[in-house]
Amino acid sequence: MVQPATPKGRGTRARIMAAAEELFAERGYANVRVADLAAAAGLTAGAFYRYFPDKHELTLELLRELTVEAFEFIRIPLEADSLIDSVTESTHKYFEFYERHRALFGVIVELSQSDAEIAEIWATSRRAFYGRISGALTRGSVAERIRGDLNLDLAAEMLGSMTEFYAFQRFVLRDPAVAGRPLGEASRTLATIWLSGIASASPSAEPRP
Amino acid sequence: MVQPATPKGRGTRARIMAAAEELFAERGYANVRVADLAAAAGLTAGAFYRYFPDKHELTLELLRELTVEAFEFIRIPLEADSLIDSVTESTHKYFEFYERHRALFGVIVELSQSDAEIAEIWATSRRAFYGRISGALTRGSVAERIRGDLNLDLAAEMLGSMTEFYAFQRFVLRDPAVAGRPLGEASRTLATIWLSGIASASPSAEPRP
Amino acid sequence: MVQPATPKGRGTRARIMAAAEELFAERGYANVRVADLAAAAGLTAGAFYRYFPDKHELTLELLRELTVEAFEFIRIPLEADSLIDSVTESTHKYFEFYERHRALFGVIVELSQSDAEIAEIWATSRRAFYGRISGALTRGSVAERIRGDLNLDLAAEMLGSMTEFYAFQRFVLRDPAVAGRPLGEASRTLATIWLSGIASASPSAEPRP
Amino acid sequence: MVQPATPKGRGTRARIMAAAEELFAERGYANVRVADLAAAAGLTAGAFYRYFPDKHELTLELLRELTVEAFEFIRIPLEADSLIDSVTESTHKYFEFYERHRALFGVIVELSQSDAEIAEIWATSRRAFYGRISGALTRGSVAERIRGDLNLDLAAEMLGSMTEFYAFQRFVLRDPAVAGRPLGEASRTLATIWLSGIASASPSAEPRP
DNA sequence: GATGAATGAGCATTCATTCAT
DNA sequence: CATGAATGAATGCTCATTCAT
Repeated sequence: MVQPATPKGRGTRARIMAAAEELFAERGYANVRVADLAAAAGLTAGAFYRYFPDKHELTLELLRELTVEAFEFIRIPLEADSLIDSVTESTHKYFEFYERHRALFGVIVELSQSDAEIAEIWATSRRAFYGRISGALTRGSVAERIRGDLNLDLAAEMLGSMTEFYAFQRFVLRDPAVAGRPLGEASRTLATIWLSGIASASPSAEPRP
Repeated sequence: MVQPATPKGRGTRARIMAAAEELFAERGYANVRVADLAAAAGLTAGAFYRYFPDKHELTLELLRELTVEAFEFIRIPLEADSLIDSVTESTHKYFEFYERHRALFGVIVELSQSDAEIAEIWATSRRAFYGRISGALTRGSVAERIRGDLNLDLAAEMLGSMTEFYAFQRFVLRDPAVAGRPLGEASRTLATIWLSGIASASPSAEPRP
Repeated sequence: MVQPATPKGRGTRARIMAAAEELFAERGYANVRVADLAAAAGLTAGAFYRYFPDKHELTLELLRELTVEAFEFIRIPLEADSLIDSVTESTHKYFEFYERHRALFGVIVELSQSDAEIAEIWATSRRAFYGRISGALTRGSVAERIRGDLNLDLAAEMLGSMTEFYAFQRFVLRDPAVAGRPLGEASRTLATIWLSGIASASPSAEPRP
Repeated sequence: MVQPATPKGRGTRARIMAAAEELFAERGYANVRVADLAAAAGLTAGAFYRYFPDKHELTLELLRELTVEAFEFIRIPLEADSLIDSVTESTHKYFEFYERHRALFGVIVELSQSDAEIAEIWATSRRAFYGRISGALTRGSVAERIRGDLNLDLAAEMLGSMTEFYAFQRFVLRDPAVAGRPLGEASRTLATIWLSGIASASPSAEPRP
């Protein structure tokens, strides 16, 4: 079940993964059969097992790829001198990333309650995101502009929650009431609220007009 | 499939519903069989069908009850003169409500991607929550203390998102990194960040110390 | 499971039997549940078993009554001196009898292939009918008017078959192509064809050896 | 659920159909489970569904084949110049056909009361048979030899009824009292009675000795 | 006599997975 | 590498039947 030897085999494997992402997005994980995945990749069900030991392992494989990309994301620092722009842009990029992989985020949400392994992957990734944010808040010049009565870890969790759920609603649930707005406005509003919310009262913490 | 005629029957029906909430919380919707539900209520599988046509209908019944309670919740107004306390308390109560029914919120999240009916129930309820918040923001004395550069509907969606996902993480996923904190702190921090985040820059909008 | 003691009980039992005949006619035996029978008699399923040990026994009970009536029928002799009228009338009466109990004839047909007991009841009754006919043919003045090249038992079976299947088509299957005709025409045509068919070519020629 | 791709698959499908015909003949439709059919074809129950969506559809498939054969049958004309031989032979062939497919005729009879689709198939086929007969009676030289007081459609229905029920009794119910006779005698007697029965009184209408 | 509750066996159907070709 | 066939375990659901009240 290692990487296929021939280029053709590698192509087939990639097609299965692409088909999975597509079908999961359309119908959710539980409503996709191995036979559907295989058919969407131009195969019969039996052939699927030449590439993945089972549906669950294929899913983990997809999530592993997703995680790699997510962690690259996390490595991008938040710029202290123009925090509002930096957070806005970072949020915006995250939204785009989320949208691109909405199928997988959907799968994560669908399965985390019953699949400990997936729950763990998600938890790890969330913690990394939160850590990145709270890290930025405690470093250098930023720290002094933040109100003293807040638990920064908690504040980071709140930002993360707001971001993640807004994205879920918009890209996975595709709630039209939410999805109708320009995405840029959402990113900026989110960043604005949160940054203003954690800033100390002095005018210097105000976001730029 | 109507209401049971005898007290015994009503008790059995209630036991099935209670068992469902318990088992859904433990294992998630997909991993609970009709036979499990029946057994947890002290019955054989066949008897289940005297009370509900199938697992899905039982779930809708539970969600209907949940919705009723949620809408009572929404009717409680946010007090304009002590917004921070009012939002804190309201958030806190919502967290308690969410925890009490964490199984059902988990089911909603698990199924919304594949079950249009449940997705609709959730969307309706979310919209009502958001409307309640944005309604409070546009009324009377509150309105003038809010920064002018925000879309209030969007701001309301952000508060709702933050609240809902924080609760989901804490009560459904039971992420220990999040669940360890005093709940009161979470409620207050959430309310504080958001209210400060939407307030206009004048000192009068600042939360009380 | 004997006859109920009270008049009320006897009434209930009769109602169940009437309901069975009605429901069997509507939907066929296999599509009628014990609960349906009970409900149609104004009872719950449990109460059914106070009157009959099971659905099969109820059916046999109905068929026993039918058989009694059928045998009374068979006892009526065919009049030799006006055979055509006699056969016509007898056929007509049989058609009326069949229509009145079309539900039970339907049940007999539906179950005879898989229920040996019912098959036996039917076979016995058919034999009696055929015997009555062939008996009439071999008696006295009739015999000499019948062609000599026929097996009379076989001729009797043919008459019986024609009668029974025509009735089945018309009253059980309710084939509109068949049911549209005046019943009297059918009775007379059937009798005419058959009697002419078995008659010797001229009154004097070819008496039976 | 299309035609199987390999010879092995086609063989399996054919084996299921053969097994069905055999088991239906033995026990009747209602007493045959999908698992029985599969087992009789050397399969597990699950494999059945690769070939047919359910037992009912398999049955319709069998009946479709039967209908095709029946309609070939109907196309054979009845020869006017030796009507008695022609009808005898035709009847005889029909009996052989009926015997060969006695299982399916049994299923038709068992299900027609509760299955409208099957009832319709049967009705159509009966009408075709009757039409063939009455058609022969109204054509050319035959017409003038038939008594004027008969409704020919009705006469055709009578012949059909006699034929069908005699066959049913003999080949499906396997009534020993009926089945003991030489089949040739039955065919000839049936044809003789009916043809003599519908003939006008002139000697020319008499069947040949 | 009747009810409503509960049982338990029976059966259909789905689907991940294996395997010979 | 891929197919088509087959397995077998799960699981949902129905319904005749029993029983306490």
